[in-house]
Amino acid sequence: MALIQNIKIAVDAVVFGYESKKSLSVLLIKRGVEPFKDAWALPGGLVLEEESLEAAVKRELKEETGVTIDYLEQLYTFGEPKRDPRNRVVAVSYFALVKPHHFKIEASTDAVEAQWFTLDKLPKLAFDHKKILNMAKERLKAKLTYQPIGFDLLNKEFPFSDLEHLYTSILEKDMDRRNFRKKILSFDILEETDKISQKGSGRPAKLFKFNQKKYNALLQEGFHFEIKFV
Amino acid sequence: MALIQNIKIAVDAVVFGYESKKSLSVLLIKRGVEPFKDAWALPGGLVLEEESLEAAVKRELKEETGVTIDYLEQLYTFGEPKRDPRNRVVAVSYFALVKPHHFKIEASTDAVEAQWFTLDKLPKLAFDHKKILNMAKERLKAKLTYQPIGFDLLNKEFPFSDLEHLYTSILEKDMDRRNFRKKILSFDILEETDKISQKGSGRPAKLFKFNQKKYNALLQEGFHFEIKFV
DNA sequence: TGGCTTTTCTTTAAATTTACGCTATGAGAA
DNA sequence: TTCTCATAGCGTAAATTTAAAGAAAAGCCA
Repeated sequence: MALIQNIKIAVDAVVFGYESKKSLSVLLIKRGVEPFKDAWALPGGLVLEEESLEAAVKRELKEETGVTIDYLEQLYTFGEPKRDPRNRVVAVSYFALVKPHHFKIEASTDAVEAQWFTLDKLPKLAFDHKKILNMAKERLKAKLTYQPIGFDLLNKEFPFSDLEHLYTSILEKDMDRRNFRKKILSFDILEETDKISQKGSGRPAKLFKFNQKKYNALLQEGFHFEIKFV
Repeated sequence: MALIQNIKIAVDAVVFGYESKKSLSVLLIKRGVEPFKDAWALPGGLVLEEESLEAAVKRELKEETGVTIDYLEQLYTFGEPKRDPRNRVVAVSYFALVKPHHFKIEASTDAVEAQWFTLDKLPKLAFDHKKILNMAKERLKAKLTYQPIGFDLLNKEFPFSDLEHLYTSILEKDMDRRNFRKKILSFDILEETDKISQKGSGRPAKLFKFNQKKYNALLQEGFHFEIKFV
């Protein structure tokens, strides 16, 4: 089946960030070239000849936004012939999370404008990026319930209320705070620090941190992280 | 970032089939050309210029194996620079299931040899296809527990013991037969037919069928299919 | 000190899961 | 015919998990 194939391959990343007590945000860049010049789009670009897909995403993220990633996984590949109005481009999309202290956008080398948008105030997106973003959001929601992925959106040490707010705001459901706490603690994957949260009214909260090693060990024994939100 | 990109894009499919009381099988083809000439590989090939990725998989499956697919979803995209020893090829892999009555391999138009292999008697596979297959197997295992996907590996009407054997053999775990039945029936997504299984010794079994409409309706109401195998 | 807020520890009832005894049905053997 | 074997199918008690909520604890502030 010899044929001339002239399809380009690109990568795109949906990077989510979360700040304490705020809504979920996604990292976008303003396109400097046609098509969709000046429209907001997911960071990404064409894959280089000798570069793995994951390396390509990391490179593009660094070039375009300067943001450091805490979690990265492949999401889905979009390959409809007409998704790019010019050439045919197959886009391998990635799903990424950053912790709050990586939230800052550094000066990008390419002079591309990068910015965080909360999901409730999204601009129009270029190409089929809205679709990609929605898929990523679904992935995030699903993963929150069966993988301890929420910790990649929080600082190393966090009060329980942050974790709780993260879950309830992203899943748009709520659960009894006392039961949520009991459930998470029962997994025995959190470590209590001796630090105390400063801010806010009410009783100061202990800070916890996620114990990755313990989690890995438990996984070996067949442990299965799961939180049901009804 | 203008550059000359010369990466080809291909699709591959991991097609699983299951026959009553047997081990899980996967559909392979024998390669007729280099590289890996005469080695067994996943069916697939390069995507045509104007063709969607899914259309490409379907076309290749038809051309190479003649097998009719009952379930198809995207699996993962493999894009390491050296996965194909010649040119760089990014492969979008798909995960597919066929029901037993589609198990037959029809004469393929391309005169490619296609054959089913049970997973316990696999030949060496070309490229990184072993890795793809393993990922597909994990996907199948995972999906069995949270989506009613097993029915796509059974005939329209089946005895409960088939469903049970499907689960226990693929997940390599077992569950109390009576509780498994009770669990599945409690979902209320199966319909009892008035037919009776013929074969085998022991008490003849009622045949059931999966009610897709009912399942869809339940999904709307927030129902969540889940079977825990410990 | 008393009131306010949020954290943290407990208790209890309801629902679900797990373990397992026992009966039912048909085929073939005795 | 009656018995035995093999698998199908039903019911129930105990164990565990989940859901709901009472109440104490800790800091802040007036």
